[in-house]
Amino acid sequence: MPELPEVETIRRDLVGRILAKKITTVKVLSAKTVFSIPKKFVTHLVGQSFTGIDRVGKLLIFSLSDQKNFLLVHLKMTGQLIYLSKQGLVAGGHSLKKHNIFNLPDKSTRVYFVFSDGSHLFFNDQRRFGYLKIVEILELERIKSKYGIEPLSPNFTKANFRLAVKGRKKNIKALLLDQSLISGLGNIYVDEALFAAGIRPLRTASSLSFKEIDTLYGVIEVLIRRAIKHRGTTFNNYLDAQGQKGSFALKLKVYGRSKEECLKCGGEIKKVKVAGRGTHFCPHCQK
DNA sequence: CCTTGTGTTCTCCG
DNA sequence: CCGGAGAACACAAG
Repeated sequence: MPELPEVETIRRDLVGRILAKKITTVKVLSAKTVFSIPKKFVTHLVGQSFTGIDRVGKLLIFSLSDQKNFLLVHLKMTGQLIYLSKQGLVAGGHSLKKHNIFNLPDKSTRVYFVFSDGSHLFFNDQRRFGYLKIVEILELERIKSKYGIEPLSPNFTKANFRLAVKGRKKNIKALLLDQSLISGLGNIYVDEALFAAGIRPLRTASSLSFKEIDTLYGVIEVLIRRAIKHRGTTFNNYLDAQGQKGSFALKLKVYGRSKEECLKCGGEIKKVKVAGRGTHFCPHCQK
């Protein structure tokens, strides 16, 4: 379940490892994952290099050296991008893939890239919700325009956050999950932010006082930065670009802790369904 | 049956 | 009747 902190961790890892390397081979093992005839997808990429990696919300945007096309990668629920250097690939003394420490490619590998220095980038996705897509600048701008304010950007101001929340009738959990209003938060960080702010998930956005909105604004910023420092949350499936787990799961206060003791008051953490999602909260600490 | 991110579709309200 | 908001559904696979 990669959300903003996990996707950002992957982005930072990859920037230092794959930029400017020539793409020599692209293998598509699952046509559905690339939305097109695999051959067409491959010819867009082979011979080029990635010149930059950006992120909007949970979407990764790889710029291509043709200065025309972009590769979009969405991990959805179980997607992983794992980089292996030539050394990593041949760990164990064998010269072929399948002998690296991660045994990649494996049955969840949907696409992989080979670079001119022998390194590989694997896109693994157990549930096949994730995708890779080539787009031109116009389509990229259309997609980017659908995203709301980004918690790590200069646009994420108290005033803009108030504007996003103000006067909305839907509950605050659904609002925080809405990528067109605030981008990058998913189920885990929304539950954690609402606990930190002491606000119940079912409260309608319009019922929040300015003080509560400002508190929420503050805790989101801190939470996201802390989670990135810990290289994200591995609850089930998430791995960073080095194939490692993030450690922020150890810091979660409500997510995945239903029926356990609240770390603040000792009461019982409850789990209900809100906005169609499993929702964890403390009835005593959250009003 | 449960899990979740997002695009689409449906419904409601003014 | 239009537009926007919000809710519900579809998707996948363990």
